[in-house]
Amino acid sequence: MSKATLSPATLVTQQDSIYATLRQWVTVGKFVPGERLKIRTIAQALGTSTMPVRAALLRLAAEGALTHSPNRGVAVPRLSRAEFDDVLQNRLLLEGEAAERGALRLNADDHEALRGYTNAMQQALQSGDAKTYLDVNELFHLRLYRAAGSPTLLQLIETVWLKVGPLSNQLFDSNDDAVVLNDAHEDLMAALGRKDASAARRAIERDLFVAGQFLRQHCTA
Amino acid sequence: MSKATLSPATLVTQQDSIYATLRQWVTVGKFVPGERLKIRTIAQALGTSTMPVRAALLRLAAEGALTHSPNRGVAVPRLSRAEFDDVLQNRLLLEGEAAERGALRLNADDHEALRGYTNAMQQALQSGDAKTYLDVNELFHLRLYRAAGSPTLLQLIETVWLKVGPLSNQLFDSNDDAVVLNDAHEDLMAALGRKDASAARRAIERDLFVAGQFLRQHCTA
DNA sequence: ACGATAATTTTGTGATCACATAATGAAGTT
DNA sequence: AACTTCATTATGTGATCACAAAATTATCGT
Repeated sequence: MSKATLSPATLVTQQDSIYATLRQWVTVGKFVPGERLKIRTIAQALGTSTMPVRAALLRLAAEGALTHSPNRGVAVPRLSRAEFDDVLQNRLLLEGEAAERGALRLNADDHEALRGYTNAMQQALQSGDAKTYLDVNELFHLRLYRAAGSPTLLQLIETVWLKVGPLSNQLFDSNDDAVVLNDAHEDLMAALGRKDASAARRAIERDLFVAGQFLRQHCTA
Repeated sequence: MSKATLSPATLVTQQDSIYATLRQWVTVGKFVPGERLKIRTIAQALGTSTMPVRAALLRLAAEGALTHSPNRGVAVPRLSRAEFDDVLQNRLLLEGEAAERGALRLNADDHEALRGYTNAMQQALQSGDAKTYLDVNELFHLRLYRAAGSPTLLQLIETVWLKVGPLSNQLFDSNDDAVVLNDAHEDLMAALGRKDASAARRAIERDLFVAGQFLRQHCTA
């Protein structure tokens, strides 16, 4: 879980760098739900052998980002509305907890970084730059949750993130009703400023919930 | 995550059955913490090629049951006391939630099964059969948590279980102070009987906490 | 005799091939 | 024309080999 997201350094082994690439491709929505990822095709596209691609795909599947069927390879899972609600419910549980713990442990550097992220998100929203908004949004949440000081909790959150990753990046494809999203962030920043842990939890829960209402429409089944 | 624990049916592909075997070996404590699992050795022990063993090991590592270092293979992680406490804290969060949700959704069959499990555990404790006690204990918790009706939550719980699996099976190695463990189960059964969700949560939390005090001693670092 | 350094062995990783199974398309029947 | 059946292709899986890096052992110098 850690290697790809943490280290910007050179990934020594091929299967690691391919894993990072594929993970990016999956979360960014390069593949449509239901599409199966063929080993030879990807290997050819990356100019490598099939071996490291096999390892990377198996790893993604083991982490829950892809589904693996015997003798049928791996594919991008298509979330039903029920499955999405289930994931969302657990995101509320995990990320709410992380926000509550993180609110109490934020230091000055963290506050500064979070403030910078919110400004960048505001700016990205006004210029309609969806991709950077989503990227910075992820950085924002990651910074807050990391401050909670629980590596296990962080791993669990990343696990559920992978499940809704492909959907999240469809948020800005259709319409631009995303301006309301940032309201919860303002509340959250205010709560963090006065170290109000339970208010931070509620703000995160509201943020995830309202964003979920938009994402929910994009579920396939 | 699901395949190995759910289907007792024949595992079609070799890497799946080898995965199931290795997972069993790891959780049962066949390997000591820090020991590295060599591909060729395991392949020879199982009478197969290295290929499916590689896949199985990578999967275990991706799920967090083993640690993977580039060019150094996979090894059984050695939990420090701080890491163990972190995992335990998140087990309290996840399993407490699962118990609370499960308490409200248990049907008659579930109640009967849980009662049967508790009897089997009592019996196993008196006869000093540690292995069956642990096995039935896992079945008990699994049945309760599955009743919560959240596949995602169940997957997250199994993720954290894998981290403490090797330790749990050392519980009965040293001393026989394990008789106290079943007290919380009695409270839990009573709470489930009257559909008291919050009491069920507290009982589970107490169960995990007291068991954690014993497990904690076996941490390496 | 101890520590650093170099040679050797071990082991993970990547590449290629062979095979089994599933997906695809064609042909034949009702 | 729609459905079944069969042949063909495509694709995942398992096996083997070649290479690179690490762990281990041996050797040398002090």
